[in-house]
Amino acid sequence: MTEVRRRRGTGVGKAGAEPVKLPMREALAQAAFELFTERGYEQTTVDDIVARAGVGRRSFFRYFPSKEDAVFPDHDRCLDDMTAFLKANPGDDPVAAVCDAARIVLRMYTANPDFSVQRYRLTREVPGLRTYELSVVRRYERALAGYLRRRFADAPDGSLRAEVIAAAVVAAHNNGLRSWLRSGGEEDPEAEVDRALSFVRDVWADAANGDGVGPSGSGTGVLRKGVGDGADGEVIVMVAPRNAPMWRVIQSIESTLSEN
Amino acid sequence: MTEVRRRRGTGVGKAGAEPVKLPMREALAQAAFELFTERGYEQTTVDDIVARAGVGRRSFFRYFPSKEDAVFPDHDRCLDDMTAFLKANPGDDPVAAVCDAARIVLRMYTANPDFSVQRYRLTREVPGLRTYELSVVRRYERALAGYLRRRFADAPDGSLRAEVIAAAVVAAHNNGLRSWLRSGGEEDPEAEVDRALSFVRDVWADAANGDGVGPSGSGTGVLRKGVGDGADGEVIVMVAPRNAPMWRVIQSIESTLSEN
DNA sequence: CAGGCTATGGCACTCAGTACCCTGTGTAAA
DNA sequence: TTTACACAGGGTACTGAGTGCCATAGCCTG
Repeated sequence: MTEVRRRRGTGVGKAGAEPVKLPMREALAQAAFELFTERGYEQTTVDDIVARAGVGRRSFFRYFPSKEDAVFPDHDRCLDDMTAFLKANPGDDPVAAVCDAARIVLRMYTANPDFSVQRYRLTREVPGLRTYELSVVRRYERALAGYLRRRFADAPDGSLRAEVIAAAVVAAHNNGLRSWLRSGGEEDPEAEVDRALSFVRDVWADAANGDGVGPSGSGTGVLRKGVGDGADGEVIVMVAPRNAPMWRVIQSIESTLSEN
Repeated sequence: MTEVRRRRGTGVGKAGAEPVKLPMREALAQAAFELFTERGYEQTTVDDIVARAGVGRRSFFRYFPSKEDAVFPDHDRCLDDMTAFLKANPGDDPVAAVCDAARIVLRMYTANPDFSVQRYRLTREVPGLRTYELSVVRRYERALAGYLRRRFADAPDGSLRAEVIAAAVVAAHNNGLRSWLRSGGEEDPEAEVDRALSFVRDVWADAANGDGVGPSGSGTGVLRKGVGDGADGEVIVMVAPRNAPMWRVIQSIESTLSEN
């Protein structure tokens, strides 16, 4: 039981030992999550949740527009963080910026590993939650795409590039994130996601600085020869095995170019 | 009371005199769509739909698992088409294959321009439908990613590549599609989507044949020099302006490599 | 103390979705 | 022809999410 009995002073005053009186929203989210993991999402009614939280049913829908929202209580805040980050970003390297923005989401997950892992399992087996999660992810993608669209406003196909890159970044992020979630919170999620994101970045980074990715794979090599003032032409001599995977070639070039 | 007859000449039915008796599923979808466009999605109840279709309420849920499904009655079939296409595809150029698969969806939309455009407007202004559409799109993306994952099974980071490319293809497709839908069904959707997809393909195509995209951009050039038996090493000399956009460089290389 | 503001509880209602059971019809076996 | 059975559809009642409306309790201000 979480018992949110409201005595006086709904203020944030924390005394310590006493059963901590959470703000209503937290209490509801916690009660909901407990019940969802105990007996399953669809087996838990909103009445069950408010009963455990010890509050009125109507209050639930004041804090969560729907039952699904109680499963993802932290994404609203996180989206705000991301948009704030993007707004404050200078934007000399837009692709790097959206990659960093994606890492904000990752950090939100890793801040509560147990919660994230259990929620992941829950989400995987409840179709309704999977669908809802899509709309959550979509909001992030829209934020990223919006940012990129503004950056690419004058470029040809700016909107197309923005949307494709945003989708790729989200997909890469989710790939790394899911791998970590599946592992049950072991592994290093940052490294996983960095690798995934650098994959996208190597493909699309315009010409900006890249914080070095690993060494180029065996079999390809790029020899860089600066020519002239460094502001115009440059000759690159590359040796690659025939039929080398394109991404290897790209990675080779990119990692060489980004050594400033 | 089986009254599934519709007023004459509505929709696909030819100008035949007798009121065409549609199969139940079509009748329901049509009645639903009429009501949705007349008074709005949320203002229409399932009872309204079955009343207009002249069938029992229970029958609605036999043919559509949810109310939202009645808005997208053709996607199930389309997904089947796509998976069948992918299964039958040899796979010597996986990226091209998923691009072609995406075009199947486009064709489904363009087969009924008026319906698609109206549905697009409906979907844009009803949040619940937007969310549902995400789950529909996601199914396509999963099909594409699954295909690519199988193709890239032995490649390093095969799963990551598969998911990122699938996401990019879907994003590109949707960009072109939405542009057409926003135009109200004017413009040439095929051209629009082809352009968007070729953008993705130019970035990721492995080494396969590319059915000629436009010429490489000004300022970059690739000189290809075969060395030896053509099965192993090869030297590529590339000249590119410093800070040239990465995708231009890649496009240059790719278009050269793909001249077989 | 009056008035007003906010947060919450309680109640009633709509509507999507489901479980269960009924009926008519067509078809194949007896 | 009769019987058996499968199947498409109809009807009813129920659960549970989400909403609108109003009542109440605490608190702040004048």
